[in-house]
Amino acid sequence: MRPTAKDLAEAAGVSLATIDRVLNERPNVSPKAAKKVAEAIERIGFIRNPAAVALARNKTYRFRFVLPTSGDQYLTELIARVSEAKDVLRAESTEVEVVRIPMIDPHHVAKYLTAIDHCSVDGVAVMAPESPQVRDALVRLVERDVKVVQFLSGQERLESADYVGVDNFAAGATAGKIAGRFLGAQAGKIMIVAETMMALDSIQRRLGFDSIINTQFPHLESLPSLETYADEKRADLIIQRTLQHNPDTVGVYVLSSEARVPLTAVWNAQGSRPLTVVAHERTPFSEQALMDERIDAVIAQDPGHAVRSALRIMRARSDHRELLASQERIRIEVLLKENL
Amino acid sequence: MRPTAKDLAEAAGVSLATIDRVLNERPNVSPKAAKKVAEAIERIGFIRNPAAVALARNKTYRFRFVLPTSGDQYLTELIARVSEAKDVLRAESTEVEVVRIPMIDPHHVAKYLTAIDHCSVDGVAVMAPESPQVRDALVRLVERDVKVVQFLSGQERLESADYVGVDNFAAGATAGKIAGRFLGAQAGKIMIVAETMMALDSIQRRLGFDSIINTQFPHLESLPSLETYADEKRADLIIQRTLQHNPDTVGVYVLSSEARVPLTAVWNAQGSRPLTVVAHERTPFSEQALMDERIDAVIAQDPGHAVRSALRIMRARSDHRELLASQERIRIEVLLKENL
DNA sequence: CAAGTTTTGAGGTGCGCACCTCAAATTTTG
DNA sequence: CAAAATTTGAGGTGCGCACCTCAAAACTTG
Repeated sequence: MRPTAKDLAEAAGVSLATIDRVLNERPNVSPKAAKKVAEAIERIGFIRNPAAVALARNKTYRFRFVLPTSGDQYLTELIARVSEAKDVLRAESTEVEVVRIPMIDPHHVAKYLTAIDHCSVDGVAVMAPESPQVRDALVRLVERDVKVVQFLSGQERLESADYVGVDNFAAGATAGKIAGRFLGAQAGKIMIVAETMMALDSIQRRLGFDSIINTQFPHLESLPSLETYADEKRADLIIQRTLQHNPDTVGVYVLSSEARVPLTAVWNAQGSRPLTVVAHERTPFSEQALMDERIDAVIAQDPGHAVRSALRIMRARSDHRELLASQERIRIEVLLKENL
Repeated sequence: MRPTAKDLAEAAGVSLATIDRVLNERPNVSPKAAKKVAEAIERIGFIRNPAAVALARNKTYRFRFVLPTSGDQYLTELIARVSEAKDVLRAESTEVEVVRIPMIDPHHVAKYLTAIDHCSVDGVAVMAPESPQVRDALVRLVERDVKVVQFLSGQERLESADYVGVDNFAAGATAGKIAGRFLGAQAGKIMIVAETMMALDSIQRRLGFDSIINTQFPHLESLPSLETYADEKRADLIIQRTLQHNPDTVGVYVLSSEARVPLTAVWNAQGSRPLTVVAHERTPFSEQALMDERIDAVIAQDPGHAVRSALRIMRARSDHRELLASQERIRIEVLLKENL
């Protein structure tokens, strides 16, 4: 039979009340008693019954995803995955909500985050671009004992918060390797398109991409990054112009999570030239384009996994539990038509 | 406040005892009462508290992984992942054990499986090659109400059991696509090596691989499958002979989970010819070889994910719970040096 | 309609722990 | 050494449900 707290009290030679004080880190425990309990825990192999803990605490966990208002298919997918998790977690007294706020103005984001307190929310997963104000706001959130997860976003990583997402330099390097190897002996230029190069993740992907192209594929050349600002007309214009000026373009790399606008522009402008195309993130658009062989490879991070991981992390932090690190690492996936 | 069973009883106009009978599918419930309860559940949004259920049931779950005695690094990795999960699950009254049995003799495997009963084990995850005896034994296990998971193995899929693992045809196709695209314009032959072609997964991978090579890369030719039987000397011999007879070999595809023996043989025999190499599964060996650029790509399925998925499935089946299908699909991963 | 069968309700117990109170024992301090 | 502060123990309650018993009520059958 598995030892209970009562057994532990007996083994440690203290009362149940003291066991309770030790296990729940309550005040007024002498070092001597704490040591006796710790030893007894080791000796009899005591493990708290999580079900009993959850039942007795009878606590409701409240977690919040803070996502941008802007965004296309990838964001939609993310929100769908959150809804899915919400249904599952309802059984476990865990409320999950999504709040979308405009990320253009860092002050506004910071203000929103600052208004959150420990009473209304246990944990927040934030997807916001890098800015000192937002970073400060996150640090202050942590100080107010709200569990913070930096979620799939191009911010400086905080020490005091968890990060969920891939290493974007490595993701860019992976894209570079795929593009380079798929192009084989073909020489020429690679067009690089992003929504904006303000985001840290775009910068890191670009750096990773270039690091591979420059060292391993010297016959290829990455063009300067084009920025669409998620504007279709602007995308059409600058992409068409770039393709005209660079008739020796052999490939396209879309840095952003949303590839629909830039790639539609590319296909409008490309004429009949076959280009090797690498993009990021699995969306209905990129999936279809892979099937149609208009995209050669997609570098992706599983949004479902990311959402569940963020929730597991916030939950574990709330309970002061350890978590299985290997389960929380988000993989850089390479998607082809064949392994969708 | 979240509704409890008591609230449900009130809402349905029945007693707690009847609620209990309905929720736990006990006998002696009139259709009328069952309907009243079902409606009330919908109406007030009742959800059983899993923590309370677990506590009240106070059940210990016993799951078993049945793995081959033979095997190299991938099997070691799998077992390590099981141990990891074991530690985590101990808190949740779940015992996990690994049993390794020789898979050469299907009768022996079947006999072992037949000896398992519902009293000693709640669920079994079996990694065994295809054979009618084993299949029968699995079916009978299911009939005895043991939850069965077909685990990463080349068996015919049972309807009555769950399967954890990738679609091996698609995995082979992915390998084919990567090999074909990485070879680019190069023409020549691809050597294909397996431990044995008796296993269904090897056959399916081969079919998937060929389907891509034959249709999309007509300048490449897959050689007949070599079988090493996990024997180093035999591997050295047949691989050397094949490379001599086929001086126009440009690539190697290792079908099996364990690539160490065949690839060591290839590198012993290859001279200075640079070959494009695609293998399966991430192991210390394949990881190092990717880093050293002696393997170009590895097609993998995450063993940690597979183990956790099998455990989640067995647990959910034991509790008659639904599970989140999207979380249980094992991805066909493409590993390069850059996204390790 | 009586005897049998099925269905229902009332009530209790226990799962393992968190959280609370209050008094007693022990240690610290002036 | 007395007063104050700290530490400890005993005991209780409740979390939401499973599982059990027994009697009462509601149906079914001949």
